[in-house]
Amino acid sequence: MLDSGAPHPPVSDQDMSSTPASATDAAPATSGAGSPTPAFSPLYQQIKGLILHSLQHGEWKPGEAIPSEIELAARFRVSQGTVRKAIDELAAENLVTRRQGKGTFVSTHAERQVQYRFLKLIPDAGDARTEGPAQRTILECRRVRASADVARALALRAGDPVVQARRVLAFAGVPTILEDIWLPGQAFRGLTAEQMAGYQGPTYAMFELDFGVRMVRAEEKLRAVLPDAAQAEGLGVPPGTPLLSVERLAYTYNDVPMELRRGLYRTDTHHYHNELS
Amino acid sequence: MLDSGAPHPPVSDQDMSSTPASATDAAPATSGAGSPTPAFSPLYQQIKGLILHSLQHGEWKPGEAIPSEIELAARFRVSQGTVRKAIDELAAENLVTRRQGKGTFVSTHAERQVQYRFLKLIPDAGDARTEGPAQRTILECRRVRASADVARALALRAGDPVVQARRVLAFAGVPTILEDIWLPGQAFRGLTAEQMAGYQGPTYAMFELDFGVRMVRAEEKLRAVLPDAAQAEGLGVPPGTPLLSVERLAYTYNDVPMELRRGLYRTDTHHYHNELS
DNA sequence: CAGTGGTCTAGACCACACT
DNA sequence: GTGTGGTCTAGACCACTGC
Repeated sequence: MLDSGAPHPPVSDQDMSSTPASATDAAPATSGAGSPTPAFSPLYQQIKGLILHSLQHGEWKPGEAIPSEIELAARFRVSQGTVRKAIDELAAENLVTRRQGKGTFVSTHAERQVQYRFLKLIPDAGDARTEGPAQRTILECRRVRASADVARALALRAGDPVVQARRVLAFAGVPTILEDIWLPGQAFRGLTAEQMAGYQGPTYAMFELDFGVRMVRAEEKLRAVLPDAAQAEGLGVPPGTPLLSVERLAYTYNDVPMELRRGLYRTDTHHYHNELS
Repeated sequence: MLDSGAPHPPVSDQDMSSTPASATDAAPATSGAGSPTPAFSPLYQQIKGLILHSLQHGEWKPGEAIPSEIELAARFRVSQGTVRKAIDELAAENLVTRRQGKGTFVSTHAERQVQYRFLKLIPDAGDARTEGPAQRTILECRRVRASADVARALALRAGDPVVQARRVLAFAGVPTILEDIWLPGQAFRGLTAEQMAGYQGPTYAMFELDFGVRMVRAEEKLRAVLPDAAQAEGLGVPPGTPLLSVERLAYTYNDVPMELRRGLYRTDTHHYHNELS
């Protein structure tokens, strides 16, 4: 549907003024099935949508190169500049990574560079790299039925199967993060505690490899809280120690929520870092 | 210095290949005074630098329109496309705002739209707009000498004069934020408590108007803490209530730090919201 | 060396906002 | 209508990577 036969006219250049534009069918996707607003959509946005479609249908896997700009321009019958602008936006959204001289690559959480793309907790002294990777302890991993609030967050129905995991992350031997993770049971059928513990590298990279689920963006809600007795024990802190509560909703393509996390962060040795602009 | 006589050659188009490039003086700013790396700098980056220079020297004031792309292209002797790319980056950094059909405007904190650009605290229920603007209570505003840590943050020397203010922000009548603000005494000479209390709208807008200081970006460090007795009283919460500690360093152009804030946020009715990608 | 992304130009036309 | 930013094209050349 999206391949050879490009869904838009080859853009009869130059003399557009004389032809009354392609008011025929197969309009450039700008008509939203009789939507009230004409909703003008630039060509490069449509191209972006087509690339996105290929991305989410796995035409290219994480870490792989997508076709060159020239190839894509030929496939979609548009100029290289238009493809470039489409890819520019995808790159700005971190869906794709450009590397001069080499190509454009599907983003992945398995890259060396930034170990934990979504983790904003930084050690007060030193660097995230100096303290090395986190030590994971899986306390629990089982299939349960979604509670009302978990279901709402993940766009499921209460009672639907979900995978729930609880774990502790330690840095330099110090337990620092205690978190619960909920995943849709459908997409994560067969996830085991061993899998969560055994994989080297970011958990999100394991999700990509083993389940084909790519987390693309996330939203977090932060609060200061006091832990209950069990939580304090899990982190090895005295009860009464204030902790940073971080609720994260992570999304795949098309804003589909695929993971809910509720974490408690120690902030006596680390802090949550954020950039505003 | 930056005006009529553009500091780069008019780009002798097409036949660049024959001429061995302008190896003369007045090089296109790409030579960093004998830097080890040739450090190639694209033209649009240089244009961006020139526009930035005009911006920080007040050639155009916040809220005003900068010259049109065509005008700037003529001034700098480059194509409109090159100016466009320069402005694109400035817009991406929120230094400038594009409005189709109208022009490109210098960003300001005084705009209607987003009341508090840097404040990420959101009411749990409803919208930031539903609860209206914050009620400010200035507890203190005086000139003091910078302590060691304040001086380090603001790139001053310990003992240098700074303005220190303490205030409470209330939403819907409920005190929610207690914060201390430190500003370089130099740039904020004459700032009074009345001024901080009386101005309608964001404090950063007042900084622009009255002191010509434009905050362009900021970094925050978040922690969960317990307030001391005075702090708890200031917010009207029981002692032992965990609070979100937010330390913010705000910068003007060129990464010059101009404000340090240490805030305590109540997170029982609000939460700190963050987007990751 | 060829191939890739990155820069730059020049020109045409479109969508939007004023007047 | 005029002027602004926004889109699209076509072609040339540059910088980087790897064969």
